[in-house]
Amino acid sequence: MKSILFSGITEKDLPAVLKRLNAVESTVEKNRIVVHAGEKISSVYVCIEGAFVLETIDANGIVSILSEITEGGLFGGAFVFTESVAPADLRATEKGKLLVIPIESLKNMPDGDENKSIILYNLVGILARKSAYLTTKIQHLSKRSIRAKIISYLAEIENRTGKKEFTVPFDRQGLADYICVDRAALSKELSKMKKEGLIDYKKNRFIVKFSSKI
Amino acid sequence: MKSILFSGITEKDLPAVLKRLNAVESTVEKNRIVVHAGEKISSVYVCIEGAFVLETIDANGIVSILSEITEGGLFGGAFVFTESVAPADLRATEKGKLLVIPIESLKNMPDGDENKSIILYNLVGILARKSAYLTTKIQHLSKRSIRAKIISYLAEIENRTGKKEFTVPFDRQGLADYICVDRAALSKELSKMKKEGLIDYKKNRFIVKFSSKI
DNA sequence: AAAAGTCCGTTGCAAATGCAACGAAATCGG
DNA sequence: CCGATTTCGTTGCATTTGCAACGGACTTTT
Repeated sequence: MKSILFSGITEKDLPAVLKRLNAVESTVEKNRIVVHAGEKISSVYVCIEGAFVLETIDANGIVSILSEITEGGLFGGAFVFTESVAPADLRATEKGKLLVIPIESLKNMPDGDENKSIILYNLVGILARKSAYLTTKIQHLSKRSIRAKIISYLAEIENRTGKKEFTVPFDRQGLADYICVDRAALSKELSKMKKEGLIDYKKNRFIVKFSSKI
Repeated sequence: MKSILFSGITEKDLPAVLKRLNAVESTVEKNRIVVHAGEKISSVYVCIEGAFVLETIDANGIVSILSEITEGGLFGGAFVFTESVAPADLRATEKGKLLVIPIESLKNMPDGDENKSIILYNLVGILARKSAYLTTKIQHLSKRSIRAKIISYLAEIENRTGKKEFTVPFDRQGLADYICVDRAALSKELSKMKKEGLIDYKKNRFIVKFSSKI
């Protein structure tokens, strides 16, 4: 349990805090949809193990991935501060574990409790970074061609990690859903870019060869 | 000055608070770029009058509008909690006024000050709503065709306002930049949709005729 | 009122994209 | 180890989109 949500809380305190929060650990099978789009959110979900995506499926069956949530990540943070419904399904892409924390319990912690302040403070940081994350994603989607979307996506990873070789957290279909294009068209463009020497890849491991100062 | 950033602060206190924050009012001409993409953000900007957009311009001159900021809205809230650089230009789309608040001053308010708590609390709410706003925008951009993007955009406005007739805050080029498509293609699709009786419009005033429960 | 500038719809065309389908490769389950 | 399933690249084709250009309507300026 090293989610940034709890950073600053001592290891000694953590169990008691979790208990006070009525936090429940829950194991989820692959492809299980934990929260359905449109549902009212009454808990915060922290990913302890495995990987999740937030995704929508439209009337034609087109899937769009809003964001990935990996170990330590969480879903529902914004709903602590504004009531609303889930904008997308929360789905486990592999078997994993979630920590489920009722928002009410969070709010009901005594205001004097130092650990409440810590958690809320952490939550705000998470929100601010999420805002940056979404902004970045919009910049990928704003590109007019598949190639430009791919470059935007890969360049962002390179700039963030400082590495020209990395593994993306999606399989091909997932990547297509993430940058919101057709999988076949994505594959086509990727191999064209490989032929041109712009990138190299095998499965979900990529090597960026273009220059990509953002 | 009725920005939600200050909601909860009495009208009597406000001038003193603003002074303590070293807030400066600034008049900006149309098309003036207040903050350039890539700049380090050291202030929060509150729109007092006029209208602004956050937009990026890529190497090919393609403009993408990230979000609009109207009266009472603000830019830079996230940077109070995480250091970072501007993801886009902040440009005045018409003559307007901004309140510029140095982030340092905000942080330096004494922790005991009730008004500091109020402002930070408001800021968190703003962040949470911004996250929802960006999520909605991503859902528009995730659509694969121009028509689907248009419908997603108009339907969201209808659902939010509860009205089938409304004015959108963009001219045609602005709307195209907002949903990230070519202006000519947008015009083409809009008139096709008008012919089919799905929508009606004149300038930036639209009437939605399709059923649009989201 | 004329002139200059902006906004917007339309058109033709080349290029990009989505879609459906297929088969090879990789992975999984027993 | 083998069969079943999933993943992925490829292809052909219909459709959509972007792009460049033009002219009319409307606004603003002089």
